[in-house]
Amino acid sequence: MQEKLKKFFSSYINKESFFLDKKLLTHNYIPDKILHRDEQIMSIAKVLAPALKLEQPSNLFIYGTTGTGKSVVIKHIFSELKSTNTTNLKPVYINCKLKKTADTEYRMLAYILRELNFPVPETGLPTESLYNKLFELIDEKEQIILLALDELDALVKKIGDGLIYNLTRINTELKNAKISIIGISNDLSFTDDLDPRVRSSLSEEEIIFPPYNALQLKDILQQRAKIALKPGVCSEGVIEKCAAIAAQEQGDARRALDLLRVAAELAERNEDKKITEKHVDLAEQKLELDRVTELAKTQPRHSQLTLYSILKLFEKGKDQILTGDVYEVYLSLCKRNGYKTLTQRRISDLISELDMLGLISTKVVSKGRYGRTREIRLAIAKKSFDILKSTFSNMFET
DNA sequence: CCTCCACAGGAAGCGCAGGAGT
DNA sequence: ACTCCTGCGCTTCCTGTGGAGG
Repeated sequence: MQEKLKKFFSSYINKESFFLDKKLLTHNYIPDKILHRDEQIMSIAKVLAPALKLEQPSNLFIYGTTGTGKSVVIKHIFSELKSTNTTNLKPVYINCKLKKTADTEYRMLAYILRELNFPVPETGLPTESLYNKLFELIDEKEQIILLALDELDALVKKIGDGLIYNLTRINTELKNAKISIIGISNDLSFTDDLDPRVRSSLSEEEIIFPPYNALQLKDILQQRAKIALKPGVCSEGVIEKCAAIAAQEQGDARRALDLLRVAAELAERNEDKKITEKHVDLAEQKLELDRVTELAKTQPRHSQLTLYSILKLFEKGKDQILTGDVYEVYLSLCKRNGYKTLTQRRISDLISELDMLGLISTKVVSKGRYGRTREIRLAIAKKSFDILKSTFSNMFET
């Protein structure tokens, strides 16, 4: 047995990897050349260019679905700006969706302050004082702050538009410095919820990122594959297939890269000679599975119990699962496992959270005489369902 | 046409943890 | 040590509502 293990490890080390540099196939990597986004890059550059002369650029609103290159383009432009002028121009990029980082007003301000080299505690201070601090800090000298708020829709959905409103108001009071806000969103409809004043000031300029089509995705993949994979390891049609799948799903480049990377990993692990279309299929399954299990595992306990309740009901073959049913199962599940039960109101919120995570899909329906409730359906593949269910049944008494 | 179910989902507020100022 | 502030998870109480059955 140990001999076998030794052999395995040594062959593993000596085995030729498919990758030259795996990092280049992740979405954290920002390529030097961004394909098929010239138009958008130039438009943004035109809007932001006045900053180089210390004139305040217009606020900018960028819209496009996931994986259309919004973040990459902004990061790219920011790093270019940083290399041209560092003293009076301060680009700050914030992803509002990062939990525990920038998902509340306080944390957002704290994050901005930290970016400006002014550390603040995670909690404890009145939010008001953070505004004052920010104001002082920025107005110290003549400068332009470029504030890119990625996934802005998530933030607004959670805490409203007060923060943006305050930021734009600060602007009018600043003497030396100016703030320009670049809002990035993958949901256009969210501007409906904004205060009209906020909306109009935020979208002084608007730029739309259209989804990539299959051909463009293919270009992007080829560009990356060239530097990330060894030549000749991809079979005919692999890149095309990744591109086609991703193109079907809203032209998401991130997805395309994930597919290719995981397909390569699977092929390598399986000691196959080449990456084939079959590996892409497997990669698609694996990505879904990983996403779902990771999501489910990191949920707080009562969310897990709620999800498990839904899984159990689903397994029983119920065609329509309602909030009340879920709550009943949840109660008995809690009882058997010795957990304190939460109220139905709370469970209702947990259900909509699970919905937002994309694990289930819910629809509010009216059943006339029999009330108004949510109809819950699972939004995961069969295989993920099985694995989730067995994970949970190991965690909890059933 | 009216009723009334079974919830949705808003509002307020509570208790806790955790940091700052004093 | 004490007070004041925050976010967060949660409860309590509440008003709102689409449509089947009367």
